[in-house]
Amino acid sequence: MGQAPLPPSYDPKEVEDKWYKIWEEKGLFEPTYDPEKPKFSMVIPPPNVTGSLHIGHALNNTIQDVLARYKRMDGYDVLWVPGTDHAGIATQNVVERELAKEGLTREALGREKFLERVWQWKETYGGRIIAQLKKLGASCSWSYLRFTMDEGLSRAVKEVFCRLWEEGLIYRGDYIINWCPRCHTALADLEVVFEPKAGKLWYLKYPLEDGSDFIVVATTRPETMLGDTAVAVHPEDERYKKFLGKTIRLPLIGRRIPVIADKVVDPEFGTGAVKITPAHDFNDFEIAKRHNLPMVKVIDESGKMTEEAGPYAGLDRFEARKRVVEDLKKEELLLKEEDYDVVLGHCYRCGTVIEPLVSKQWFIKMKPLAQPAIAAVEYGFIKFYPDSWKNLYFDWMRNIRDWCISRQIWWGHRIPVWYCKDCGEVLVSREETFESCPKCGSSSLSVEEDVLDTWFSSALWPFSTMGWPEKTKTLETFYPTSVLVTSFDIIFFWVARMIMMGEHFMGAIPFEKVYIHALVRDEKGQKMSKSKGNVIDPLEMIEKFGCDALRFTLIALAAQGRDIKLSVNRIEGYKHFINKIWNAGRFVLMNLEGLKKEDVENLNYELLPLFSKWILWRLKETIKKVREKLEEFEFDQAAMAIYHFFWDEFCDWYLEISKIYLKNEGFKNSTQAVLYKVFSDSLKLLHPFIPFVTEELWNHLPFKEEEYLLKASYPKEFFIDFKIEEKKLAQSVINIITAIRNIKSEYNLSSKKDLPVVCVFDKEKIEYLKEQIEVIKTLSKSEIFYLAEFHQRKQGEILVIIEGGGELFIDLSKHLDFEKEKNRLRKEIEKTEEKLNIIRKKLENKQFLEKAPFEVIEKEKKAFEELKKKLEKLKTLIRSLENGS
RNA sequence: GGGCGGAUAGCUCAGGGGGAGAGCAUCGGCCUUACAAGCCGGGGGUCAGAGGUUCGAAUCCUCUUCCGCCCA
Repeated sequence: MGQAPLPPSYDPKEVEDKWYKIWEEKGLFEPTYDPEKPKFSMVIPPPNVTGSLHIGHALNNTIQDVLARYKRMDGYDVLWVPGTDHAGIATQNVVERELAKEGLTREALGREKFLERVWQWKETYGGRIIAQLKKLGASCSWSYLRFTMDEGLSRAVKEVFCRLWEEGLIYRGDYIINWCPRCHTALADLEVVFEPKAGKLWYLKYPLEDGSDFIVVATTRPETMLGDTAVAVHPEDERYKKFLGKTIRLPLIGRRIPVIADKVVDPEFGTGAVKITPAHDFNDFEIAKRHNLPMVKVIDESGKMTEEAGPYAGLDRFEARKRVVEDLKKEELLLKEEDYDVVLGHCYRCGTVIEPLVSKQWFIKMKPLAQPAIAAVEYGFIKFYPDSWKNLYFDWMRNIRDWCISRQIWWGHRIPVWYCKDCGEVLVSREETFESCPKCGSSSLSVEEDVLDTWFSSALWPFSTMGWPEKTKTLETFYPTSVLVTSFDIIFFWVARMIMMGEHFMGAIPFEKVYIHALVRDEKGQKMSKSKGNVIDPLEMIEKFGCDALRFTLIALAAQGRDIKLSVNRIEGYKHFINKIWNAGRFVLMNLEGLKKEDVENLNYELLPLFSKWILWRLKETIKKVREKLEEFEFDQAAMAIYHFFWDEFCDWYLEISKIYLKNEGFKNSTQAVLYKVFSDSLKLLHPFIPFVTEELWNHLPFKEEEYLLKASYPKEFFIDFKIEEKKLAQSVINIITAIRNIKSEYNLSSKKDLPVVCVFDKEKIEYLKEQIEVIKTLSKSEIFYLAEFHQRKQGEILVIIEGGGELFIDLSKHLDFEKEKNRLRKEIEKTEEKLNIIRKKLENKQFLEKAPFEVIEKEKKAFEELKKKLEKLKTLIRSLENGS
């Protein structure tokens, strides 16, 4: 045995940074544009530029990296476009918080200076998440790094806006939208998070103008009554028919408002009569449009009451609520209040309660864009994995509403619009500025202040990052991308919008497959969040267990369609696997002395000893399975297949057996070659999952096909003729060894004990088993081993029946404990009888014999016979023990 | 209210009509020259409940209970 070239345990810290730097410097992540190669491309879901790598990013990017590395090794020209998102509101908030520390506000600073600060911030901290992706081992094509506010991408944004405007798909108007009074901006429907909260339902008395009667309305927001412009009831509600057409005098404020009928009013809710506040409620807004009701805005953009609210003007909306309730009480117009759960919308960025407001905003008409995008999935041009997600997609797309794209913040893509102050013309242009109005010649122009929703630029990501609207070689070569890897919570925000924009502007889908992975939760199944303190920080995990351990854990847990419940424990467990690989590597490397490249290349499988053929056969099967599972995005299964092969079959069986073969001069060279082949192929198979330890070990291999494992070819299924008889023989050997180990363990015997064993098999099998005696003896640590066709049990011997035929007589005379042995046998008999009964019932069932397939019946019959024989033998044995022999 | 998914070993989860699986945890024995981050062996489950289809159901169907998510 040679000198150990490696330390006995793997230290990831030294290795990881070293290899990443080399890979990157050598440009191994970059596409080559080699026309001979098939293409594989992905765009990264761009993390927020303010972000820090969390466990969700780690999963998302590990999966992409597995695909990128697998495809690259498998001969594809791979482009994986990385980048970050400018994350309008989030980033603005971060920088505002920084300003606040200096006692500044963005308003005090002014728009231009503020934007300078944001860019400064981006330059300083924006690279953080990129560095963290590198820590994770992500093999992104870094020369393609993009940012959604880059010049090129901004140009794409402007182009898309202008074209949509020219096509009449963008419009501007006064509509009710979700408004965040803290962020001071409109939000899209999707950006509102609904949460139930304990609230109250107030019953208010609204007197008729003539004082003859009153209507009681129920509301959860009494302060909005100041903006009521009608009371509505269901047209068929008998209780209120007499009120229709009458006029109500609104309490506190005295406005005269009509009683109207509309079918959307639910007669079951409250009193069946509802107040209508068109400026502050989505349903009321719709009703108001139908009935031509005026809109009275009583709450402003800061959440304060407006002049329209009369005596309440200037109050905060929640303070106003209290005052309105008090005042109504004083006037005895408050009938009652009861507890009621309300569902409140909150800003997804800051958590403030959303105020629905009527305001002037920009919208995209979604229906025409949605149609082709629905078709693309319906016709299977785009496939979702798992397939079931497409239902969610269809559901949303078929009920899609217009998208509010304007935001009243400063950080983002400025809407390219100017207004003529003289003639009112709206000018939409790709140009930087206008000197004068092209319609009336006026030079008095104002510029649109709003910016676009961040998701507007994200929707263009797959083609804007490749240079669109230019016709670039990148687009030509790599668009559409092959796969999009993302999580289900942004199917609407992002996936659907990319499909729409891709179809519309490229005339082609942006990606062929969408792999939707799970959300990572904590071990209790809760969403990780800083406030709960249950966050598992991937960088901390990398520091503690190594990157490969983290990656393998995430992949092993990434079953389709399930949330991932992650615990630190699991990561530690897989760290052991990484170390196992390291040590198997040590063993292999210590035993390659004298092996030449040709020995591996010219290895003749026919001449190999049984277990060398066996492990090659297992390798072949594993390669097949890993490839299949990777193609189906069943990453967990791919990972588990190779885990079991490597640990249970290669390490636990073959490495141990190879120690015997290596001592045999006749087998030595071929065994070294098999060790080399199996180990190096395993490294290749594993590399996409755990790139660092595999690259490091690869580096220590002599005569490798490629300098870097990253560039080596992914193993392909190969031919090996391993016959059924050989498989059975190998299995028998394994069964014999296990049986002997088992007995030793049950009798608490030291594994070093010399146990004489007689092995009884039929004549044919004995011939083959003879060659395996050395293996059986060594692995089961039985010193004396006889093979026989028949054996009369001697006193002190116990019988073990081997599954698949064969019996072992193990001499325990020095250690035999009659009671223990009888117990063992009784248990065995009980188990056997149970099994036998189940099969007997089946075989006695005529229907079964008539209808079950032939193979099943044969199998059962065979099992029945075997079990019967086994039972007889066990019973004979226990009788003789009871007789004291 | 509508929809989707889930319930399998102590924990976390695979499996998906024909002998209940893995990892971790646990228990017992081993410091066997690759690895104690290891090796060898064991125990542990009416596959949520009820009904149905079937020769045969953990697996397919229906209902119930509980849990999670999405939409309104």
